Amino acid sequence: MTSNSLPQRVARQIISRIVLGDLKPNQLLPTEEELCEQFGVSRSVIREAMRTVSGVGMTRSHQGRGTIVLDARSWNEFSPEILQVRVEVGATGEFFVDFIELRTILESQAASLAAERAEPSQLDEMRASLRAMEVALDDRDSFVAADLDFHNAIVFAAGNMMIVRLFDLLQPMLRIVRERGYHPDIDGEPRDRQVDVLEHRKVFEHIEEGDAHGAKQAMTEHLRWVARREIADPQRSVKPRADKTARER
Amino acid sequence: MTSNSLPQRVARQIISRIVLGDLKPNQLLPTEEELCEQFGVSRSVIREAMRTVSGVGMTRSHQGRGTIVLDARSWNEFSPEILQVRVEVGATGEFFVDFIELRTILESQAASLAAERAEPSQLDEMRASLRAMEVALDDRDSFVAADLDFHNAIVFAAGNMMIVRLFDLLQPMLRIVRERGYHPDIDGEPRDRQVDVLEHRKVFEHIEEGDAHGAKQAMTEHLRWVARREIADPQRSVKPRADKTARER
DNA sequence: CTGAATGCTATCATCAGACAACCAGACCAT
DNA sequence: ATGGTCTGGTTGTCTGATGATAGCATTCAG
Repeated sequence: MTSNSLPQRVARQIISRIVLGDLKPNQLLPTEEELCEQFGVSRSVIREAMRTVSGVGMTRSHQGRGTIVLDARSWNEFSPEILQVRVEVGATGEFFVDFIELRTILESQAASLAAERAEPSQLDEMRASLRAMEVALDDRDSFVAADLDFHNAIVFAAGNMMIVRLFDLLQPMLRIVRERGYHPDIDGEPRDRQVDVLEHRKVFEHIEEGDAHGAKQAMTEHLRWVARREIADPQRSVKPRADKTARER
Repeated sequence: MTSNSLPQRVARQIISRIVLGDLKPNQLLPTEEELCEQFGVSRSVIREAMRTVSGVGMTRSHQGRGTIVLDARSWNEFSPEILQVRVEVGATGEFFVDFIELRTILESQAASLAAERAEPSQLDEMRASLRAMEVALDDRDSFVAADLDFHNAIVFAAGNMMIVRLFDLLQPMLRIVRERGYHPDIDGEPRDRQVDVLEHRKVFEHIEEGDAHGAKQAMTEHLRWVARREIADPQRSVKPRADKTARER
């Protein structure tokens, strides 16, 4: 888990530097040769690492000129490489708020679609996950796993592979948020788990009845509660007007 | 456009082979040396290419054993590398249907949020794009560009950077679908563009008035129309029940 | 004959060095 | 001044070699 291949580790370090702003957009990276010295590896390793870094859209190399850091807009923020670094070192509160908002959009709609499209076997899966949650009320890890399974089953039952793929992409983030939360000290009470199960059950019942609107509503409610629990900063969870400079493109 | 770096091109070819099922999951790739011969390049090029391929989750290499193709579930379908190949060679009808469904979910919700959060300057951007569309009724390329700008402005005004990022990821697909469509012979009539502008204007007016629900509704309507136009296969645009084997994980 | 230790071979991982292609800026000739 | 040329630096690609590891065949003690 900790030790991937050498180029992989080097790539992570370089990505970290860029994410942390140690290397800023439009700035030239050190020469490949310099990087070799800095990391104590050969040039092939540096080149493979850079292939990863440029693969997530963070840099572009030009023969004869060097390698520059690209603008953050062109980074692929959903690549596991960047995600991992962000979660480890650079995740701000806004990151989590945005994340849960996106989740709500996707999952509430997925619940709605699932109500319309779910196959019996998929309903069975949801039932099984629910039961697993109830059984695991005292076992945090199993509970979280069953929880994730339930959400996954819903998304899958929505019958849109692209959404499933997208949700898979968010999975690492999901896991981290679920495990640590933004304020890790808050969650984890068995009493919360009771509520959790109840809310899941409500979502499931709507899906089972084919009540699209109700399912969507219930999922939205549930995630609102999740947001309160995981973020635990009421002022932030109601998102204020964005205060950003106009978008140029 | 056609000529990226050598490893990049090799990577695309290998990815194509995998996407097309020429190389199946759990199957061993040819040796690095064999790949060298096949593509007529040196081993460093192959290795850098493979770094890209494994970077999108399609393969995993094991020292002493070889490199195997991973199950499609672990591919990062939203990476530009795979997306490009898919759009070029492997895009099925279902792909487009799923795509437009995802778009509808994201954009209708984005329109709703934009109605609540859009800054005056962001409304100005939308206005500008609308005007640009009207001016470019006879210039297909400019029209499409302005169209995309409008949609981007809305997503941006929703004030959730993660959604913006996600939408950026979908951009290449958007462009391709817009340019070629699934049935490229259908769209492109200036009359259609008139309707297009009208629908965009309707969405905008709701956003301008801060009418979240209306904006969402209007965007959904608009995309329903887009779906009809681009996919042009009424039977498919109403998605039937999924007929897939249960999900194992 | 059985089974475990041993060595062999294929394969990826990494290193080291070289040359080619290309760019930017300095320099020079007209 | 303008344009061409040279030069040093950087990435792109090739080549050959060594290390590490897994799988398989061989060998040999019991």
